[in-house]
Amino acid sequence: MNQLLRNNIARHVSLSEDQLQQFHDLFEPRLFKKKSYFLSEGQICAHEGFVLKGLFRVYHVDANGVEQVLYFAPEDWWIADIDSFSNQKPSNLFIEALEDSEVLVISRKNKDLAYEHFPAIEKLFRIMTQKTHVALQRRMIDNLSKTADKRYQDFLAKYPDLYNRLSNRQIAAYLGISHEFLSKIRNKLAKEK
Amino acid sequence: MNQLLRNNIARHVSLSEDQLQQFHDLFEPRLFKKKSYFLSEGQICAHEGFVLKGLFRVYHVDANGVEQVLYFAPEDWWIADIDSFSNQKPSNLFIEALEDSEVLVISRKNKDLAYEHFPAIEKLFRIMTQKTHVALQRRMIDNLSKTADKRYQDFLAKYPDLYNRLSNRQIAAYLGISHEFLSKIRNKLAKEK
DNA sequence: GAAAAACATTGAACAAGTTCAACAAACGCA
DNA sequence: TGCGTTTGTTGAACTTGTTCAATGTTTTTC
Repeated sequence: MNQLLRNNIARHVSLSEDQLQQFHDLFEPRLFKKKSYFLSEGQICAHEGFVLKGLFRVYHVDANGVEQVLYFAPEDWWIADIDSFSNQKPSNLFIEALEDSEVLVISRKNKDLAYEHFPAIEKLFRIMTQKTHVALQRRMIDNLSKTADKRYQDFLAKYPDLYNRLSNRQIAAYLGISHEFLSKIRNKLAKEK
Repeated sequence: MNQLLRNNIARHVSLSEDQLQQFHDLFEPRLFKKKSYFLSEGQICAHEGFVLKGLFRVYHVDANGVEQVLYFAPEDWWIADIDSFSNQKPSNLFIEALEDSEVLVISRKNKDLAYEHFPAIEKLFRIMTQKTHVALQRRMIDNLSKTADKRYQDFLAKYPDLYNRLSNRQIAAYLGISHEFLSKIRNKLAKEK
């Protein structure tokens, strides 16, 4: 049983050692090289993944070819296009490895098995989805009410470890601004110090 | 058993008539006059509500006093501050009735009872939270990639019934723009026709 | 270790959206 | 019916952020 996954689960629900092991056995490990894709637009998301090592970006490409990053997923995060995975329909998202990564993946069929046999797993994913939803609501509010400058500083404060692992272009795509403008913000902030 | 609630549930999971009735019995009806609050900032969200009639707005007020609308909840929608309700902590949202409204409310205690006794209810709320999360992701992407003009037109197309029930100020707060700018957009669109 | 590709910076012109102020229209209510 | 409050409109000046193009720097890749 993987420790990172065990702790991730234990943070939300309590499961017996036996159930944890059975749930764990429904996953299989998989490696993703940097720049390879966990999921591409048009594909049906066949697996949900738990990141053991590495870093992914989950993003959308709009009609003009501009990328919007929904979130970054380093170690201890889950990756999937929920809509595509749940409803078995083509995804409109990309999930790309930004570093060589290790992931525990579970298929749709095995996840349904888990839901069927372990009510606590159903609860686990209800609670996790609620938390990510609350976080997204907060981000929505921030995007509507704060300036890019402030959002950048908040991002640095919230994800200090990611700062060194991401290019400024990626951060700009997360903040919803052009990378040139982010460069100007950085310049301005540097001068202020 | 209320028909609207029955259909809302049946859209996501299947429950026996008996279970539906037992779940339904955990709710109590409540009336909200126009301009009264289902929830105010600082309060702990004690109930989750299912709107039978009327219309609510769920919004946040930022440091400058500017309101950001997270969503509007007409008939057949659920209202709550998930974060406050789940974790019993003070809310930072307001939920206000924009029309005289009727709501079925369920307390935190009764909802826990439902989760405990009916696994299908746990599944129901997992699925509903997933759907609202997917919808919010889409809105996030739209806000990052589309112009206010386009977002306004999308809003009208998506919620044609709400258009007549909301002031332009409310719609502007949902779109994340000033009401003056919305007025200019409307003027421009009217001229184009 | 060199060439190519991706990334970061800067400036100038531009577009999108805000703010403030003034006024008109509609609504709620006594 | 009328009076006060909220809502909608418009214009001018302003701020925030974009686009494009040029230049230098760092990373990849073979």
